Amino acid sequence: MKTVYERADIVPLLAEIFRELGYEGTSLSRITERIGIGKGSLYHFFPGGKQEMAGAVLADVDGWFEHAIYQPLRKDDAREAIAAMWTNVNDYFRSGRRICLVGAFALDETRERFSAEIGDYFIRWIDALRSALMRAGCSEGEAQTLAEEGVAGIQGALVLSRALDDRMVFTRSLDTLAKRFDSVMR
Amino acid sequence: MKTVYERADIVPLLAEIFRELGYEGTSLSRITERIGIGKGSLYHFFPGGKQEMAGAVLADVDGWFEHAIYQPLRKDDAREAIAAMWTNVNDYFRSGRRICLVGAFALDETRERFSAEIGDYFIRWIDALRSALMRAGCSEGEAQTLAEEGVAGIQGALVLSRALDDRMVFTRSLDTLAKRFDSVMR
DNA sequence: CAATCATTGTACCGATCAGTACAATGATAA
DNA sequence: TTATCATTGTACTGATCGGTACAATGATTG
Repeated sequence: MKTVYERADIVPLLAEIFRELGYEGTSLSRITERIGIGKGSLYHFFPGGKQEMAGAVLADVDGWFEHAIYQPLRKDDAREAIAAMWTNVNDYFRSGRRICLVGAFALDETRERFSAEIGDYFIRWIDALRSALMRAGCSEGEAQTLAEEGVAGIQGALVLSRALDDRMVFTRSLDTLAKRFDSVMR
Repeated sequence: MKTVYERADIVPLLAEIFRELGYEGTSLSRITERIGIGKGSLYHFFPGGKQEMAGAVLADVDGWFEHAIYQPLRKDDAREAIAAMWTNVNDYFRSGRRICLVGAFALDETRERFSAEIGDYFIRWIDALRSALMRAGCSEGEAQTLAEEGVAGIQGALVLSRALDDRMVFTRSLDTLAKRFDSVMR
């Protein structure tokens, strides 16, 4: 019996494991056990080992945000794109039950391995959000401050809702942030 | 030659290591190497091993916040205590170069080991902040929302400033939060 | 069919993991 | 002094770490 995987099938499964266990906490044995895949397959798709696996996951996450969040913020109707951001972010992070892998990597020494990818992810998020806010009528300084506040607020809401084990905290925080944005944009 | 340590001397050193490396990333060999202490001493003070070390660090952190942040928020002049919170938090987290150990533990499976301590730390922070906000004139609902926003904002600012490797982001975020609090409290 | 090649499971490697055992050291006090 | 006891460094344990080697399998192509 031989189940054939593709690299693209494995990346989302890896993402969930890295999310739950962190980079250091994710061991190859836990990967093989949870995915049901052997080391042979794993190193066939990711010759660079654990580092390449985490890198592929980061690239996948980045790609999702670029397509679903950043591009609409840069190109689409500003108010609609911002409104869509709140709902898409709430869905993506499963109302706070899922964490942000990039944010988690930023907190410990894993940051050193992926500092470029981590920095890029947040820079582009803030820039795209600032672009939308300016098109919605904010001044550049106001937009920059609000964009940082929004992205940081989302990250903090993830920490808080997990710490309190209460998904309502996340949804409520997003709602509060959305109201703040609305009040500034009018 | 024999350098005599006390448990109380070691805890802050352990805290810095757990902060940088995370729970899983902190190995006993890195502890002994960085502190310059042998395993004998380590297990003499912490017979419960790594778990007890991290627990002692969490208790130490919690004690500092209780004394320096929570109690003033509950007892002292509300506006002064909130103002002091921003400056003390900025100092404690070294303008974002230091992370919040409790927040970091909340993000990965380490949460399962210390869920009670982690939840307690944030619950008490939010409660103390809400108490101060209500004494400063906020309604209960307004105070609860703002307290959650403040604590989450601090955690998010830590993630963001580390991700961007820019300490100005942290100081600026605290400043923005402080201004928001001021505008609501008037 | 034969040949090729991607994919797989498993056995194995040296290094490091958390934790234990214990004798040596040094301070304290009778 | 001697006895006691906290503190220490070091050697060791079995388990697990990330990574490699490689033969077996199955699909594809000639």
